[in-house]
Amino acid sequence: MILNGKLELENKIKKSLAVALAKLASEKGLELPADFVMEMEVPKDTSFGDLSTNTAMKLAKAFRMNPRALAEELLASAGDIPYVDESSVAGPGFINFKVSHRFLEEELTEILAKKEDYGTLILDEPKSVNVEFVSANPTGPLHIGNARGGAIGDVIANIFRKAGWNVSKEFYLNDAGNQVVKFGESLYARFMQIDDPDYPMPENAYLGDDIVRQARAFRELNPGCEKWEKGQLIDKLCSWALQSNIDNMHAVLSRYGIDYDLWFRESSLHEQGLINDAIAMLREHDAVYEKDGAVWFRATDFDCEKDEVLIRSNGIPTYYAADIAYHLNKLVTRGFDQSVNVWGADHHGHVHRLKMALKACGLDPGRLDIILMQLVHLVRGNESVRLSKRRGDAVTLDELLSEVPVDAVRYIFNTSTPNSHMEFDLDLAVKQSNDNPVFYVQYAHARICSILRNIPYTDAKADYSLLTDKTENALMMKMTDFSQEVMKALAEYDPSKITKYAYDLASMLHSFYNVCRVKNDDPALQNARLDLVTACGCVLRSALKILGVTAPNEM
RNA sequence: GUGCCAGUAGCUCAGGGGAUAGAGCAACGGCCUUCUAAGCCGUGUGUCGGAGGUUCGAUUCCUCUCUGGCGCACCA
Repeated sequence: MILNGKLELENKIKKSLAVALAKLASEKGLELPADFVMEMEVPKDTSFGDLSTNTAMKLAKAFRMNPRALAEELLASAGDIPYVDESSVAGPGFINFKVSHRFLEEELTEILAKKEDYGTLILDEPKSVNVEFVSANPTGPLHIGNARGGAIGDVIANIFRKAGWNVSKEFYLNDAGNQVVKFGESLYARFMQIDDPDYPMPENAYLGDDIVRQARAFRELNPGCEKWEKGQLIDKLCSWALQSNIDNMHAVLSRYGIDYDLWFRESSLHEQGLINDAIAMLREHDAVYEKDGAVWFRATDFDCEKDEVLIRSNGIPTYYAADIAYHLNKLVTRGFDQSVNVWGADHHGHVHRLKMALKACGLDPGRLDIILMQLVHLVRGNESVRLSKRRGDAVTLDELLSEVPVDAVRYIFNTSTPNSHMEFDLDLAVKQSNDNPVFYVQYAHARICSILRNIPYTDAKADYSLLTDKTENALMMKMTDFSQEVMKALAEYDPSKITKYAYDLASMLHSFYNVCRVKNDDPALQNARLDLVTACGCVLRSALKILGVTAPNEM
């Protein structure tokens, strides 16, 4: 893997220390603890230095020394460390490093050369990932609850791409099964109610207005259809309404900045017999049995609480069976190295048993990762808003986007980790969309563009050694963090790392702007600062691109 | 009953064994004859839900407990 930025620097420093440590250990006839991993971090108070390690404190016991003394010996043994100007022992035994300005100068050159590709990781062996998200039932419009999953999933996919993976974004359409039957019955009832207002709704019907509208629209589009035979009418009505919902989901997601590589239909699994194939595969591994007329998966053999039905006694496969077939299709047939799904936390019970079904088929369950996202608690002022598609009282994504700018919505949903519960106040979102932090970040970018419009480069050679103000150093240092933040966001499946990074970088640009003027009597300094803001613009654009947020040239 | 997620400033949230616990919003005071003031600089705020334990050191890890959200169907 090709690293760049501070990640690489940290590895260099760690390497120097590791050599020194090994030397020290052998001199003393000691062995390092097997589980020891050297850590490098940025000190909370940067006046201590640019980087810091707790190595001496961690190893004090093994070396039977006090941490500070060990730290001193370690530094003495390490001698000169590349790109480190000063190293010192502080506090209880931290070793602090001051990074040389040359590192920042070289990185600045690197950013200008690579532009938006700076921070992109290149894997030794290219790997592919399938990121599946939203995957809402096509029985109605997308609502705000789906918006969080959309924002998270899209950004996770972009993070994978930045981290060097081949990425495919996918939407799984549940266009089969019980809820589609209910959907059809609800449509039929609404259709019948056009002539007979007393026609009863089925149990657990979909009660949204959209169903009423669709029934009426279908009748207008198909003159004479009220005379069709009931089964045929429900079929046509249902598939027409499903397709219209799917088209609408396409449209609103596209408006939301999400374009999928594939919309995968659950019905295709049934049509192509893939569910039977999946069950056959489980059967080959002796993980299936029959009881009470149903086909069961021996889930209890795989650390699950109970066995699971794959095919009901009425012959219809369960959602679970279809999901197993779907994931075998991703990992075996299509051969993705990794499958990552964003699910609402209400599905968490399904995670383990799906992984175990894959394990039962002989696959490594680690190839499937599920990001569980806590559900959005939607409020309007003090009032709780329900998100039930069945009840039809959800606020749609379309409505949300007509009130709050796309950039603001995507940013908001990526400011906290998927794991945290989130309260989304509609009134507040509309009212506060003006002081949404996204504008702060975008403003930094617009500001850079404005500077570059107004101040021309001169012929003088830029002299980066003149970029010595602490705001300049902080800005450069932050830019070198980019690839590391991408890796952290990936490792933790946490897009909020990227929003926070973009915000911090913007903040440093603003601070720099207020302290240092780009326009300067010294042309070597002016050109250096032009390069600095150009580079910052590149990194900001890359970060915003990952977030799927626009980087405006002016505001 | 049992499993998962969370509880940090007035509000929304970061941090996740280490050096004085951080941002934004809200409040107050400064900074535009000079590259965008949607900005910058400064001021205040905390029983890190509670109780034990492990450790040189716990807001962070472990156990218990309280509160809130969500699961535990031949629904999806």
